[in-house]
Amino acid sequence: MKKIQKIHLYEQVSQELQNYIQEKELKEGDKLPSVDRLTEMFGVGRSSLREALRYLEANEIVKIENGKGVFVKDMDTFRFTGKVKIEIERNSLLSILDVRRALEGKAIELAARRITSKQIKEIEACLNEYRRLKEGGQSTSKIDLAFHQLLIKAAANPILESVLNSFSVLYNKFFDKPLGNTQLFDATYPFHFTMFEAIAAHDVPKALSEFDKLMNSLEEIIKAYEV
Amino acid sequence: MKKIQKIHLYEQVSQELQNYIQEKELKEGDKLPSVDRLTEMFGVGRSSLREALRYLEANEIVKIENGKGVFVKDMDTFRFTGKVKIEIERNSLLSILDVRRALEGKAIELAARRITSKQIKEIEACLNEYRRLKEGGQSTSKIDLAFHQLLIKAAANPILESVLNSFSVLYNKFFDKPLGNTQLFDATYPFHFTMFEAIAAHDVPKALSEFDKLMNSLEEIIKAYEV
DNA sequence: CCTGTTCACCTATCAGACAGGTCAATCATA
DNA sequence: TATGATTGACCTGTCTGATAGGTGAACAGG
Repeated sequence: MKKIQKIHLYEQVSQELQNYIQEKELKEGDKLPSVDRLTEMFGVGRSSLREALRYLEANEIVKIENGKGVFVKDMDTFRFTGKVKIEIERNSLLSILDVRRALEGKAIELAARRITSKQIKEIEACLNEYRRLKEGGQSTSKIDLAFHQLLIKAAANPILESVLNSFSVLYNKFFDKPLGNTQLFDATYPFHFTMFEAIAAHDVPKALSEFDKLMNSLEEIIKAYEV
Repeated sequence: MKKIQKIHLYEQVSQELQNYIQEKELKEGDKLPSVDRLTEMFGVGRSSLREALRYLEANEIVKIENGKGVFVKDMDTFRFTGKVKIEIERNSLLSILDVRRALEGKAIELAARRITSKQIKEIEACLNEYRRLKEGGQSTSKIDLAFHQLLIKAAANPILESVLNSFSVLYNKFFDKPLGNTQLFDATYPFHFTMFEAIAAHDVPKALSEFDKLMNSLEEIIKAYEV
């Protein structure tokens, strides 16, 4: 039994449009024919065509600009996507943590190697602010995020940065809920400073071992967390 | 001067729809009101609404089924996306390689810890096939991919697997072109076996050091590659 | 040279109409 | 009674004509 599946018009059209772009070798910013012409070319109605365009726009293949036309988006920009089904439970959290270990660990290794004195000063300022907020009993979630982002920047690897940034959304989303922010930040607080010192001193092994301690303390929290 | 930007109707509608889903706490598979009702609810025309739906469908938030209605997709499935602008040049390749080091290195560490005897046999079979193809002078790109995927599976971390899989698309896309497949596979060939042996023996440090050698040889190739 | 008008060309959005998919209740028949 | 066809309510799919409004170039007047 073969599964017969209807192919929606808008889907065919979006396929054809992509072929069109490929065949004509259109590059970023090139203009596609107007909607009216495209409906003639493909022999479909305006609505189907517009749905196809909207679909492609959502997938960042084209950009529709009012009054101007439809334009090709940068094809050299590579988009990676992935989906992860997650229930909030110990194993998922531990799995996420492992990925963070891998990614951010590498970032810290690179940062310890490549950090500039200017970046060191920036992070120092950030940590001072961190301390100030902490001692004032205020929320440290934003400043914590800023700290880690500065570190990632210091790693000077744009691809790692991109992967890590998109991953951190996942990370924050699933760590905020079960484990309170306070708990998280309290446990990791001291390691921020020791780790930074090692990075500033370009001491790669020390930085990594401090990062490991930080992660270990998170792991402890998760393991102690009862579902 | 503030940049005034028009918010398209379809965009507002798609926002509202997402709010609607959140507020009503709709879960996977739940049905949304029909298009006609939604047009009434939001006071917009059919086409705007359909474009909004198509947009959400492209973003995997809803699924439109002909004759049935519009359904919510799994909201617990987290989608991470990122984009990377890349020119094919040494630095980009090295940056990509660093990310692979981080991600696949972690996978190998976990695999060496958790691999089962069944998985060991599978990978053994894979490597035998690898050797056969290699000696027969045939293309080893597919079998190489299969090998790495089996290793990743053995790491038993679904999130790492997902991130790594989406990343490997990027990886392959940008490594195939400048550096010939043959060159790539020749250099890394021997390490596949030594690394596997270490993993099968649950020898984590050895596995990692073999992986490091493999990555180093890739790095050499890239560095020797003249733009 | 600068400025405002006009016009051709586009996209944005709506409303109405018809085609066709889906499902369940209903009804006819063996 | 059981089975299978029919019908009708409820959807989405698609087309079309109309109107509104954004954009930029050409053009005319100061």
